[in-house]
Amino acid sequence: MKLSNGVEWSLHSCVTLSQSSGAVSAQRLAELHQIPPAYLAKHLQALSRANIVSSVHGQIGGYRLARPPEAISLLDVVDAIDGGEALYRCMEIRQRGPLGLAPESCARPCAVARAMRTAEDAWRNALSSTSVADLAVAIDEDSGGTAMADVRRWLKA
Amino acid sequence: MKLSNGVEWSLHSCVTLSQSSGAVSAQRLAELHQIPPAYLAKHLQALSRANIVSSVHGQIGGYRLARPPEAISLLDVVDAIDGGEALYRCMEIRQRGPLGLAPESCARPCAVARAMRTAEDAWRNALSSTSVADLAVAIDEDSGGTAMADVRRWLKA
DNA sequence: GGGGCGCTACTCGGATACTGTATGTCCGAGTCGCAGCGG
DNA sequence: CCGCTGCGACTCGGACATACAGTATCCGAGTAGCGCCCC
Repeated sequence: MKLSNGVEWSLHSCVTLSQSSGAVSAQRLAELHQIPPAYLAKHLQALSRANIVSSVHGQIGGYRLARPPEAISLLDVVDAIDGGEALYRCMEIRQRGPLGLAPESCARPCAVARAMRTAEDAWRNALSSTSVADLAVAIDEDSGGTAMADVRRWLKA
Repeated sequence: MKLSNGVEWSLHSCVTLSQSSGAVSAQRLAELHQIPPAYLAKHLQALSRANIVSSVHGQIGGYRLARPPEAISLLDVVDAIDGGEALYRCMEIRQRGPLGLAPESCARPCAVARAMRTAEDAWRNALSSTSVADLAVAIDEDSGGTAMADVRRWLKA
């Protein structure tokens, strides 16, 4: 089981967008990260549908963040790209077979599903506690404080 | 992104095995849960390779837990079935493109990868805090204390 | 009658097809900027 | 000289192929029990 690469690209793209005042085209974002432009565009569409970025058509069009970067969590992006469905989906096999339970006695989720759900909630909770703004700060600090300035400069060029 | 069904089947199978003193064949486990026998067998092989269950050949052969059920966590099973690889794998796109960093300045993992790793650790930690024995108790309590006894009876028949 | 041997039936194990999701790409719909024209 | 209009170029958006991982299956390898034969 692997998370889509689109998650990584989307997160880096969001960080980049957080440094831009204007709209940035998918073409240009793809150029910055050296990734297939059309495929990145597909993922940006998903972000647009999830109201994480807003798109603007036309010659000077592109994408911009729909909200302040502090208000966009990693969970928002992961759910937008991945569909927001649970990693573990209970097939209710407890209702099948010779010892199968009757559906009316299955009001509560299966104990296995509950445990998996609890773990997944821990994951989602951790994801939602970090924002795109936090990422930008962390990346900038890793570079000694030059990375985000470089991005802003490159965006203007 | 979806976790393999094999995880669900394996967990339920482990709970069943925890109620048996002898070995149980894949055929019989599949019958209990009404799932494809050959496919379940494939997953049981994975559990065997991970030393979660031990297999015994021969006419009265089958599988049994290799350790006490208290010593088998959900994480062990998930890793065995799924391969134990990280959900999020950093492609190091920070090293690419016009603003790409030099490899020597990438000793630490990317900030995005760190955040994703932290969340994943929370997930794995939650998974490792629940054991197969815990599951058996929870399932039994959900049924009012009859489920595990029914399983033991069915296994002997 | 007792012990050893061979057969059979049942098990696991890995190699082999098939299906669905993720990956990657393309062309059409829409919109804004700019140039040209008329007033 | 200023405003309007038409064109062009660039953008996003969804529909279309391809590659890989998950799903499902089968047949071969191995072992334990049982019956048979020999002593």
